[in-house]
Amino acid sequence: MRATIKDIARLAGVSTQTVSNVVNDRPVVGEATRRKVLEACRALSYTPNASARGLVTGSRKVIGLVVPHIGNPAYGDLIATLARIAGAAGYSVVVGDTGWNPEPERTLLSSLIRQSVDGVILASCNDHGSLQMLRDAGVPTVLLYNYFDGCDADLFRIDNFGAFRMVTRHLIALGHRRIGFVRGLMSTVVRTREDGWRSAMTEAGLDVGEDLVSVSTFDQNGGHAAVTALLAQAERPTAVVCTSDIMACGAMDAAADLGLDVPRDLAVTGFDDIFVAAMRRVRLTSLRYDRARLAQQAFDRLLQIVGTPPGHFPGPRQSVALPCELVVRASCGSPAGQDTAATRIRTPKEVARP
Amino acid sequence: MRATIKDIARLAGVSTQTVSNVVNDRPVVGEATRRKVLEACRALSYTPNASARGLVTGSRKVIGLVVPHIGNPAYGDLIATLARIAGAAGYSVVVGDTGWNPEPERTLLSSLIRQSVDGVILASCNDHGSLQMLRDAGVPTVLLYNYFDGCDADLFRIDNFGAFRMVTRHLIALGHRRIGFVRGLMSTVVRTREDGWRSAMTEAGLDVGEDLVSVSTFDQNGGHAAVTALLAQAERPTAVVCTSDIMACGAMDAAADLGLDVPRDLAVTGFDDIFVAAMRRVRLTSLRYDRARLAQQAFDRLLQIVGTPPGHFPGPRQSVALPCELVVRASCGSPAGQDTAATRIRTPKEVARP
DNA sequence: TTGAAAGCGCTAACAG
DNA sequence: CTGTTAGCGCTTTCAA
Repeated sequence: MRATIKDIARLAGVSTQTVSNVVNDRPVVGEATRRKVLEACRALSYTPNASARGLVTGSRKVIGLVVPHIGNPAYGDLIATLARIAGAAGYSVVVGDTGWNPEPERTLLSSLIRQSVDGVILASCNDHGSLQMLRDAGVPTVLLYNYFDGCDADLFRIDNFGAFRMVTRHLIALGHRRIGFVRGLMSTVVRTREDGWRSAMTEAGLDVGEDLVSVSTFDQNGGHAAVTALLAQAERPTAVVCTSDIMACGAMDAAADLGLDVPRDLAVTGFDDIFVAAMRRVRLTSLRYDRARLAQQAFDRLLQIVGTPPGHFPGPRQSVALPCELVVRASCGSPAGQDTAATRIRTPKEVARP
Repeated sequence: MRATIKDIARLAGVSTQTVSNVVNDRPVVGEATRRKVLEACRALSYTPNASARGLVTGSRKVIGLVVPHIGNPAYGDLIATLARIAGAAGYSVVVGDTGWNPEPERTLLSSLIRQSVDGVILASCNDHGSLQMLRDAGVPTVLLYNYFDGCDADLFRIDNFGAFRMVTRHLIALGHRRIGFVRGLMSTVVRTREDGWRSAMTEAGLDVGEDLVSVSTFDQNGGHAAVTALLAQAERPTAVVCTSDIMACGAMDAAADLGLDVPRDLAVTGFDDIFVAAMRRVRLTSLRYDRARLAQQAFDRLLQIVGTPPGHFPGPRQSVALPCELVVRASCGSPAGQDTAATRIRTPKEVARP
């Protein structure tokens, strides 16, 4: 059996309280006693029981992080960053992968609630139900990336509209007239991105018919399927804007499978700027944002809420939309993208409404 | 404040024990009582306190998973799979990213120990110290992928030697004579892979001088740097075997930056068969294995140990080496890799010594 | 500066 | 089938 605080107290000849004080680095213990206790801890290889501590303090020092697809390096990087940040603050991170589906999300959340996590960073939330579950359970929550219409939670996201308007405008400036929009299943984020695409298209007087929008799953296979469908039309688009880099990877493959050259026959753009996009063989034009910063902001805010006693005011609700940078590479056919070095184009600076 | 079992008991007019029985689905409660209790739970949106339960039962229903690099899709997929498997068994997964460094690993492990996780799956262990920490703390542990010489823990790994001998043999059969080996920092796994490469080379009477081995970090940048160094030699290798796909991605970039064509001027192979390898633009020859299976086996064994009362025998130590499949694509210059469909070559079947 | 006592919310063992 | 009692290991009063 594992040693308890009592065992240490007995061995060191002090009370359990003193042991607790030493273990928690409370500066109220004499140096000699302190040394004795530490010695006893080492001898019995004592580890405090997290459940017992959590029971008293009311905090488990664990947060949940729910993402749609861990295998996507964009989310992988996010998890790594968040785990590091949280770790530095003494928190562990429990992860869950929803695969973009609502049912696994509910299952995951109820599991996190059952685990009594201190808070949740929800990066895969597309409807009210999930958020409501957390609220009912009284679990502090912040939303990351994904959200839904009329959601009134703290939110840390990308400027989706601006980003997709920017990339679409760029393609239009390059002379494209039929520009497809490739997206995953509908959500507020996806719709906002589509709005950005549509905004750029209509301001240029271009067609935004439904035949230019292709829907599929949010991974390579989805991108492949969506673009294959798009290219099966009589009047093919000459460019496609994809809602993620991994969809764009599938899109490039789809073009290749049809014997089309990217960018000559089809310009392709992505989103997230994962490492694959920068590969010389790929050279995918993408949209970049500061993932680490977004993660940091979301975590800071979560901690702020977690640290607020119930009934008190945890400060004003935060809603941040981080700007994107257009990283122009060869896949969009821009002259600027032909060099080895990518060209960057920035959006207006960060939008934060308190 | 959150409702407790007592609140429910009072509201439902039963004892706390009955509430506990209902909440834990113990089939010893009358239907009427059961219904009343459930009703009260809903009314007060009751969630059991995991710390309190954990304190009594001695289990937090959490396992730790420590990997070297979450941003690598190979590990991302692993995490997703493991999170799903563990979730189905009622366990949450706390993740940590070591970045291949020993110090973060120690920090992470001590954090997991402090959190009193039920067990740890350690996929980034390269020395005895880390394992010893967990042992001292009495935390059940299984090793995944990475291990060290003379390690006596349960181990679920790849047949590294066979895999790298196989891919090297393949390159030799294609006529290559100078074949470089690109690896991350030294570890037992890396050394075993190098042994596989060396075995194939020496059996063919080929040079295995140190100038053919290039060392760097385990990511794209590392692959780029290592291959750039390799290609700076007077007598350039005509092929490089990389120890991961993301290193191989960097390797391909390095070749491109030097104006070399892959595979004409340099054949490149990777390991893990991540989605990038299959991209038409990339077509990276790689080594594939059943990640999901490895994850399942590791988790099953961990659960077996966790479920064994202290002092009892948790069954024989397991040591599994899963075989790899060579996935031949264009990057190695094999005629078989020129089609769109990849060719697969298998290694001898699974090696398991109990 | 240290010790004693109470109790966090729950489950296990028993008694009814 | 249900209620009572005890106690998990720790922190938090409060006294000494």
